[in-house]
This record gives sequence, C-alpha cells and structure tokens, in this order.
Amino acid sequence: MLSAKNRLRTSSDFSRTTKTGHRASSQQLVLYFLHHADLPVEPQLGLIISKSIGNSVTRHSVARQLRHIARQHISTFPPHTQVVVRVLKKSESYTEDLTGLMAKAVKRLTETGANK
RNA sequence: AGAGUCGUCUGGGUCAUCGCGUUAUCCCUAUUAAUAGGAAUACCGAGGAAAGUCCGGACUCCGCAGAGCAAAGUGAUGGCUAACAGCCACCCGGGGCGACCCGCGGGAAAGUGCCACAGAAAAUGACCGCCUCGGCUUGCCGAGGUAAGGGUGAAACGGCGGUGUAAGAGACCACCGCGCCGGUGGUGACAUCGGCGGCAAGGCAAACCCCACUUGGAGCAAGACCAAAAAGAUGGCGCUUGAGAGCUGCUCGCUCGAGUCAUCAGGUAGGUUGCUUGAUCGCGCGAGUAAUUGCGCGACUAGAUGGAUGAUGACCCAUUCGCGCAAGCGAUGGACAGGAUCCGGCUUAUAGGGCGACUCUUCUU
Repeated sequence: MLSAKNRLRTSSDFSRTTKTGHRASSQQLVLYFLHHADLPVEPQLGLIISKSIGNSVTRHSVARQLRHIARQHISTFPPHTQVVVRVLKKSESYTEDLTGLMAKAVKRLTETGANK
C-alpha cells in the first residue's frame, strides 16, 4: 500500500492532473501524469474509480489492489510528479496493465527531463 | 421414523512475512518550546445487516408570552420504553386436524364523491320471467303489479324455512343476523345470558372528509476554536534631506527604490475539535405470563477524511468436480456485503451450518 505522503489529497490536484497532464491508456486503465517543479518532491498518486465498476466492496478492493501494485513502482517516478489512474472496466487483474503504463510514463518523463 | 411450526446462534479458523491507519513509548531533526516532521517497537484495526436512510431519540445551533388555524403523522384494548409507525400480552376477523400463521383493525344511520367491463339496474333500478286487467288479427300488443326465479358481475337491496298472495314481497311468524336496554365476568377492548325493537343499514375512508391524539425548524457538511492571502480601518515612519529590500557572520560600502511597518475587527482557503464509556454488553439473583426492569459482579482497545483491511505462503474445516468398491488422492476455493456523530427499531439482501421448544401421523414397548 501507499503511504499518505504518496497520495493525492485534494480535488484541485486531481482536476489539474487530469486536464493538463499527459495521458497513457490501455483497455482497462487510463494514466494521467504531470511533472512540474512547483509540485511536492515526493511523487503522488490518486485513483478514480466510477460506480460503473461495481458496488462499494468491489471498488474498494480494486483500489487496494492498484495501490499495492503502484507501491512497487512509485519510486521509479522522478520527483515533482503527480499521477492519476482512472479505471475504465472491471478486470481480474490489473498488474500487467499498470506496470506497463507506469513504465511508459516514466520513460516519457525522463526523456522530456533530458530535453530540458 | 416421516411430515411440519416457531425461536435463536453462527457468518470460515490458526500461523508467518511485507505493506497501510490510529494510539502509546523511546530516539533524531527543526524551531515559534510544545508543537511539527522523520525512524523504530508494541497494541488494536468493519457488519449482522456496517446497506436502504423509512420511523424514533441523544447531542448541537436557531426560534419561542399565550391561543388558534393550516400542514404532516398515528388509529381496537392494556402494558413496556428516553422515544417510536417498535416490542409484549390480550381482543376481534380469517386460515390450518394441530403446533401456529395472516390482518396500515376509529367513523360509511354528518355530508360530498367513486364503483372499470359486463349487466335492465352499482342504489329513486323491471332485460327475461311470473301474475292481473284491457284490446283484438288467438298469440301478439298495451296498461299495471311483482325483487321469489334466470342471466351479468368482485359485489345485486338481510339469510333460511313457513304463513300469505292473482303473482309476489319482513307484508307477517320462528331461528340467525343487526341495533338498543339490562344482568354477570374482565382494568379494558370484549365475551356471555335475558328482554325489547323495527328491517331502516351494499362496498370504498391508501377518495375528499369527520373524530381523537402527537408534532417549532434545521442538522456532525450541526456546532466550537485557531487562522494564510486579498481587500478594509487605525496609527508610526517615509516619498531624493531615502521608509524599506537585496548582497554580508557584523560594520562600511554598492545596487534597487515609493511606499512600507505594526495593531485591530471580520472570518474565506486551510487546520484543530466535536469523536467515541454508552438509554452499552455479558453473567448471577429478584419482580413480571411477557416486552421490560431492580441489585451485584465482570467486560470495554476502529475513529479514517480522495477516506486505513491489501499481497504472498503453510495447515485445518466446509463446498463442488474428477478417479476409486471403499479408505483415500487430485483440482476448486466461499453468500449478502465495507464504518464516517452515536444509539433504539423497521425494511431489504444473504451460500452454508449449529442448537432449542412444540405439533400431527405411523410403528414398537
């Protein structure tokens, strides 16, 4: 699981990341990520799970699994980064999808950072 | 043994590793000196419905001289409770051989309204039929009587039997039903017995309405405290005689330069609090048919806030499937469902399992 400092907390963080950030998507997930020097040093991650996924039990269980997977990869993100994961469809396992998307996002972030 | 009725409990278990949240202890760092951040260790960490948010309260704020209207809700009787639309007991009506179950149970002789389709008529009614009278073309027409019969309908103007009649009819009579009066039993709803009365009384009140009783409003996003920024008020200093800022350990010096500093009230963003020990639960004894309650002893560890429970492994138990005569082996791996101020209820969802009480039938002794 992710510790509290690695989680997005406010509504404005979510809207800024989803509206102005970059995107990477798969069949089941969409990953938004934003890198800016004004953001906190620790990488932060937030989840968006709609009611179409299932009832409250299902949504919480999906969120816990995603946080568990994301914990192993959050340290690979560069500092000053915020990430939002949106869940589109219900699935048995999100491990491969999330791992692939996060690797892609990290690759693009480090490339743009190199260009600077 | 079989068939049933009712109540109640449980809601996979044990262990290990990593991770997350609250609290406590200790250590480190920072300063505003009692807070913040970080690290370690320990303890604890979703439910019987946490759900729906349908009732009732606690708690908080606002309002409030008193009375009435409106609106909403409740509706047999007695009790329990903080309170209730809840619960218990009992009454009444209905169902079952029975254990037991079902019923939003005041008023339809205060008034208004509605009663689909069918049917003559849904409440000032005559379609068929029956009877009487009149007419003639002798089996039809007209006038009238009749709610016993037919047919329609969820429901047809008290039921049934007799007297009676042209035919009929509470027109009259007995029993039942209904209403009133009285006796007895019961706290009471009511039951039962006796007498009298006339047949006046179709259903719907979850149609309006009438009667009785209850209710001030909003809700933890309540409320309380702290309090950025921007704007405001007051005061100090200053506008080339330089306030203040940057460079610096300090002074000098250099550069920028027209506003700047302090206080105040308000209370936005944000934060803290409210926040979990309570009409609490378990056991024993006592009161009560029971709901419930008195006393004594013991127990109590979720408090998150984009919202903490996840991942992996081992064993056991349960389910299902396959192999097998069986023992067993292999695979599968759990119903409904996730706290958000807290309690009492109701309703709805729920795989499987355990326990208790009782009824009926059959057999044996």
